[in-house]
Amino acid sequence: MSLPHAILGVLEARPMSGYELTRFFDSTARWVWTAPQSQIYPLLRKLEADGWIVGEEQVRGERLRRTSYSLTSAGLDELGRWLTETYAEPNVRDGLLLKALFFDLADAEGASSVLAEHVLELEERVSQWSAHRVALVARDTPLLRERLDHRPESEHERIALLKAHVFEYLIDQAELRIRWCRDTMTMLG
Amino acid sequence: MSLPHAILGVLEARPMSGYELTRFFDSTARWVWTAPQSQIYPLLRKLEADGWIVGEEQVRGERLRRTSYSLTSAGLDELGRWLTETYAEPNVRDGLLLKALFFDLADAEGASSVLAEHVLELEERVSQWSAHRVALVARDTPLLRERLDHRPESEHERIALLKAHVFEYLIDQAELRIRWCRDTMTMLG
DNA sequence: ACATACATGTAAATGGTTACATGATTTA
DNA sequence: TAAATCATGTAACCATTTACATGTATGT
Repeated sequence: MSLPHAILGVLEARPMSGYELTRFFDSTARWVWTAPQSQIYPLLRKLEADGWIVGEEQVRGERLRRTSYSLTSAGLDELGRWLTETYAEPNVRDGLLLKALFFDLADAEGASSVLAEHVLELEERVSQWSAHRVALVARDTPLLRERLDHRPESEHERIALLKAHVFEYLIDQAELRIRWCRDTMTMLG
Repeated sequence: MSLPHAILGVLEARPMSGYELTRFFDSTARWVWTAPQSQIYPLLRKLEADGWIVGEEQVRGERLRRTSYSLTSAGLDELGRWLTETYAEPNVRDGLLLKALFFDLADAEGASSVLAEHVLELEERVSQWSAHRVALVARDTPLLRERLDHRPESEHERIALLKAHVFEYLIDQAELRIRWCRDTMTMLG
């Protein structure tokens, strides 16, 4: 649903091939939006058909080609349109909360260890988000640098801080969840 | 993925027909997990085939039948197993954060109004969650009362508080998000 | 008599995940 | 020369959403 626009947003920084996008959505972008390769390649062809991106065939080596896609001005317009379009919050669908709702029917030990494992997973994420947030504030991520290269310097600080603020939310939200898990563990006794 | 177990958990309170479950997942349960009718009916037949629930045909009026499903002891076991099974946190996929990540490319007015509308939606949810939380603490929801009826009284308080605590999380998390939206609006200028 | 609620079903489409498949190029 | 990385593709499956379809019972 949002993947097409996620791709447009990434390509605004610089042109990329399907392979590069796949790696990006599996590494850095993974912390905000993920997509497997099988979703990316067909979508790139669709976005090109819509005129929002253009692919340029590049020759590497003897017979290895790769297609580098760049954002068109129609694509940038579409991105701007989508950004100000009303956001419809999806229905809540949180598997952990669903379990917690029935924890009184479970063995307390088992329920506690589900929460403990979850806390570890969240702490892992927090540390990666924190590192990325610091890098954004320092304007020290490869993609952000390429992005800022074609934007006026007067806007650089605002752009970096807006992006870093997104990661601040991810961190705060995970920390709230960690506290909640610990409280629940206490209640389970 | 979690819907089968959500249904088992609901049926632990009391037997219900597909129609009742549909209404429940569209009203009260909506605030934790939603499911449309088209998902529920086929799933009930599957859960019965698995032996986790049993349907009892009831005759209402002349030729109107309805099937009331109740949890079997195998179903209760399966619910217990699922509750203590490791929870795998799904990938982050938050459409609002994705927009926010690119808000520097959008008209500031438009971006702000997306956030303002979102705040209204969240406030709406908070008020419904709060009401439900209060009802749970007071042990004053129809389903909770039926649930407590077949549980020892010594456990009643713990059960009610555990459930209410889930709603506390939903509320706190939405309030954090509201604050973040407001901060972002300030940053947009 | 008409509208609303009760009751159950199917079909089509979308979005996402996992797995399979193929082959070239680079690096150890 | 073997393993890792580059590069692109398809197929099958699962969960979810939206829409269509049908008929009965009840309350106004």
